[in-house]
Order: sequence, then C-alpha cells, then structure tokens
Amino acid sequence: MSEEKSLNFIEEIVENDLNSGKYKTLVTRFPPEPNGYLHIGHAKAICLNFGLTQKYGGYTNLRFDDTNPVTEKTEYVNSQQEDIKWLGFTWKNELYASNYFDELYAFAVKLIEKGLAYVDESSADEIAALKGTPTEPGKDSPYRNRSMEENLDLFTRMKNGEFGDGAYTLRAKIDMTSPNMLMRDPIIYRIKHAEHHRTGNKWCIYPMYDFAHGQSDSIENITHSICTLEYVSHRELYDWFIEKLEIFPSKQYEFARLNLTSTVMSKRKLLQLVNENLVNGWDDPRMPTISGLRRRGFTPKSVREFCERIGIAKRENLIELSLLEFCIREDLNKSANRVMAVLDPIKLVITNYPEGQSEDLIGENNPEAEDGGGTRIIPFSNELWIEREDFMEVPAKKWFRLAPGAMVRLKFAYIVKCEDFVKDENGQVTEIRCTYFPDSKSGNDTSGINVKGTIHWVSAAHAKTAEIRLYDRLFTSETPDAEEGDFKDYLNPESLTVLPNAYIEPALATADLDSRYQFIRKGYFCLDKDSTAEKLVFNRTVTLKDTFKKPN
RNA sequence: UGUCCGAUAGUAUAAGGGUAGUACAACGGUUUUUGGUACCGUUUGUCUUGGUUCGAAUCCAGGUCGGACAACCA
Repeated sequence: MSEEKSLNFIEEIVENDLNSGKYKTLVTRFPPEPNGYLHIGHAKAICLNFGLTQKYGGYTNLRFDDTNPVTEKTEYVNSQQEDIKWLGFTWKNELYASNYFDELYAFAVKLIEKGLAYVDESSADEIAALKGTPTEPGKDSPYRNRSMEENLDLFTRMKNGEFGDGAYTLRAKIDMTSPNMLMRDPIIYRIKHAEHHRTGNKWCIYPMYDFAHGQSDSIENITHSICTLEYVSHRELYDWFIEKLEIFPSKQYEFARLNLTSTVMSKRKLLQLVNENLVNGWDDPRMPTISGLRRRGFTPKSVREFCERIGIAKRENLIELSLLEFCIREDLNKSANRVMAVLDPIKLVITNYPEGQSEDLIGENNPEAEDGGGTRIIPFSNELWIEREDFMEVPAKKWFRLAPGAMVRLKFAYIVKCEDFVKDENGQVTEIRCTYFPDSKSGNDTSGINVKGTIHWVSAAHAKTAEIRLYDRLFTSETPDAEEGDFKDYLNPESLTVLPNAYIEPALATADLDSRYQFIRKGYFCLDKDSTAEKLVFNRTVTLKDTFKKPN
C-alpha cells in the first residue's frame, strides 16, 4: 500500500547525499538579484529550495546577490522579501553577497598570491577580441604574466580608487584555449564607481557573479546550490574557484526554468511592459509576477500547488496556463463564498410580484464547505437585474436559460416564466417580463415544476454598483518570445475589460482585500486595492470552467 | 562547424533491464437549484538507426532535432 511519490532528480541527489552521510544537514539558498520583482518562475525556485529543507530538514537562506550596484535597489529587496513571505516560506538567515565583500577581496588576493589571477588593463573590446569564439580558441592577454607583486599593487590601487571605471580588471588565470568560454580567463573584479544600496561608497570594485556566487555558497556552507540550466557551463568555473581557494565544497545543480504559455518571463521584457505603460505596474493583475498574481486573486497555496505539479527536470518546458488556472480554481472552489453579481445587466420585471414589496431570502455561502459555509441574507423584489446573455429571443437547441415562454429558477429564489419582453427602437432587448410561481420558493418548493436552468440575479432596488475588471491572457500568442518581430506586437488588446457599472448583491459591500468570492456562474473574484468606500473594484481571478458549447 | 545539456500522449511528469503510469487539456456520460463541483469513461506517447540482452523508454554506438555558451549582467 506504499503510495510512494516519485522523487525528482534533485530530491534523489539530496537523499543519496544524506543517506551516504556526505552531509548531516541540508542547506539551500534562494539567491535573487534585487533588480526587479519576483515572478512565477522564481516561485518555482523558491518552492524547490525551501521545499527541500522542509522535507529533509536543514534550512534555507535568503541571499541577495547584490554584486552589481547600478541595477539594484532596496525597493526590490523589500518586494522580494514580501513575495517570499506571501508564498508562505521562512528563511533562516537574511544575507547579502555584499556582506562578503571583504572576504571576497581576500579570496582575490589569495588567488593573485597563488599566481592564479592577474590585473589586465586591456579595454573591453581588446578583451573580447582575444576571447575567441565558441568554436575558436582565445589568445593570452599581453598583461597575463605580470609579477605577483605588480598584480597585488595594481589590485590594491584598483580598490583604493586610483583608476577610472573599466581601466583595469582582475582576471582569473585559467586557460584561454578552453572549449568552455567561461574558463578563458574570466573577469572576476571590475571597477565601478557607483554607490551600492548597502555598502554605499565603501567599494569601487565589485566582484563578478562567478566570483561571488559560489564563494557565498561556500561561506554559508550551502550543500546544494540549485540554479537554472543556463548556469550549467558556469559549474566548471564554480568548482575551479572552490578548489583553488580551498573552501567548503558547495555543489551546483541545475534544473530547467519555467516557461508559461501566453506570457513572458524575462525580467527585461517585464520591465519593458512596465516602463512603456503597457501594463499598470509590476503588480498589474495580468503580470506573471508574484505581486501580480497576488493582486489578481491567486492564493499562496494555489501557486505552491502549481509549482508542485509542474515538476522539476532538466528539459526545456512550456507549461500550459490552464494548469495554473486549474490550481487556483481547485483552491477557491473549496474556500470562496458564493455570491451573486450581474456583470452585463438587463432588467427583469416580475409582473405578479407586488411592486414595492421585498423579502429576505437565505443564501448558502459555500456548498463545498461541510456546513455550507454559513448563510447570508439576499433581498428579493419585483425588479431584478439579470445577465443579458441569459436571455435568448430565439432560443438555440439545448438552451436551458430564459427565452419567450421558458422557465428558469432564480438562484436561491423562485421559478419564473418569461411571458414577454420589450425592445427599443434599435431592436435591443431592454426588459424581460416574467411571472413567478409563489410555491416554488427555494427550500420549500411544492410547485412540482422542474427546470433545467438556474440563473443568478440581483434585486434592482437593493443592488450596489461596482467596477469589475476582467482579465484575459496578456498575449495572443502562446509563445510571444518565439514569434517573429517584437514580442509586444502580440499583446492581447482584450487582456483587460473594465465593466464600470456592474450590480452586486448588498452583502458584498463589506468585502475586504483578503476575501475571495465566487460570483456564481461568472468566476472567482477579489477586491482590488483601487477600491474606495464609494467605488468597489473587483478583479476576476479566473473564470469558472465552462463546458457549455455556445450556440451560434 | 567546437564544448556542454536535453529528447516519453496536445502539455508536463513517472517508470532507473521485466504490464508505459499520473496530472492538466480535449471529448463523452452520471449527479446537480452554478452549463460550476463531484464521480465515471474515451482518445492520444517512448526522436531515429543499429547493437548488447530471454527481455530495452531504461545500457552502448551513430544520426536527427531542440537548447545553452563569445556582458567589465546575474
């Protein structure tokens, strides 16, 4: 009966390392550069790193990879922390690569002393020219064989700010003919007279990624340093530095990053969407950012579930958006209270219900909850708003909704029969006239009438109005990255539809930012932060699954 | 014309020499006061050619296809 869940390849490595006694404690890290907002791809890495130590014990550090002062900001540090916390994870230590600048500097000196690094004064172009190409070996720099003393002196002066940006670099002395471009004497320190968001102006030289990441891992005794596939070729360098520096041997493992259909994930492109006002900021509900998903109404649980379901492997992948939608529906179906809202209203008048009279009906909040999720009061009267699309003047085959002579149940209320309808001079239906069956009241229906359709409604006299924002996929192409031309040419012009005057049931007036609702038959919605006391704004998180085949 | 990584239904992901399984999607049905949910069912797969073996998705070799690598970015 062992329903053993299969392990992904990283879990296998971890289990082996733990079982063999190679490590006593598992230590991982999540290492974002604070130069942008976190997105769903980062969520995959977060769930992996934190999930591993939750499962196997040990702990996970949050380490900001802040070695490039010109792109990094405290604003991003803060948002990234907020997003990780929102996802439900707690880091052991909050750390910064910039904490290690002194140690990193000492590592560089050690390398120079071992004859394994040298100061180069070639320009960027000159370095590039000698670098070779993936298919041709590179050539040694004319400055490659300086004496150790000279290297030490120059590096000290680099640190002391004697030179301008780009005048000198410190390079590891490896092999200019290596088939791995990264081993061709990579630059490990560069001069940047720039203020750092944490170290201020203390430094004017900053280590490169390859001379900071592995060393930081090592300083923190990270056992499994997990990153994405584009770092595979960095692993050789990662190991080389650890070996030459004789420091704790962290090991790097790579998995395939997440790609999602109908969106883009690269920071550069997301930044472009924000900067060019093609979306309304990093937390625009159409963005794949964690803050965007949060504002859209996704729950942390649903995002974690998604990350669990997509799996971890080494092959390039493109996950269908429908899986993400499934995960949020699955969660909200169980947790979101059902309410009624009419998005595209048309008036329905009940001719045999006394004008001016109203009654309070009882609505079950959530049929998926054990106790029905409690109940609420829903006012009913002779004039209601219903959804325009729930009426067809000439009904299609298998039409369960309203049409001349047809009967439907009004959810939580009575069965009504369409007796007549009114059109304006343009032929637009403006009003539907019905009679109701007083003995068909929900809960004590003695009418014996059976109807196929149930529709939602709001009492016109009691309704509140709200703005409702409907979101659709951001791009019309499933693979905007792969299309010809600019990815922005494939933006979906209908990714946002604003309905300024929808009608909502009065109980919704007390909605707060943490509540999630199912608008019956219309989807899952949450209150947007743009809401004010006078104007409520709701975001559609996702539609309900719709298996109804639209008649044409 | 290099080095490295990869290839299992439409999309992902298992099976680690012994029945190709699961999820999402799609399609059909039952239930239903949400055309929702739940439940049941159907369709669809091992890149290719050889080799090893009683037996290969799995091991080996060649090929094909896809991806990564020439930032003083991470």
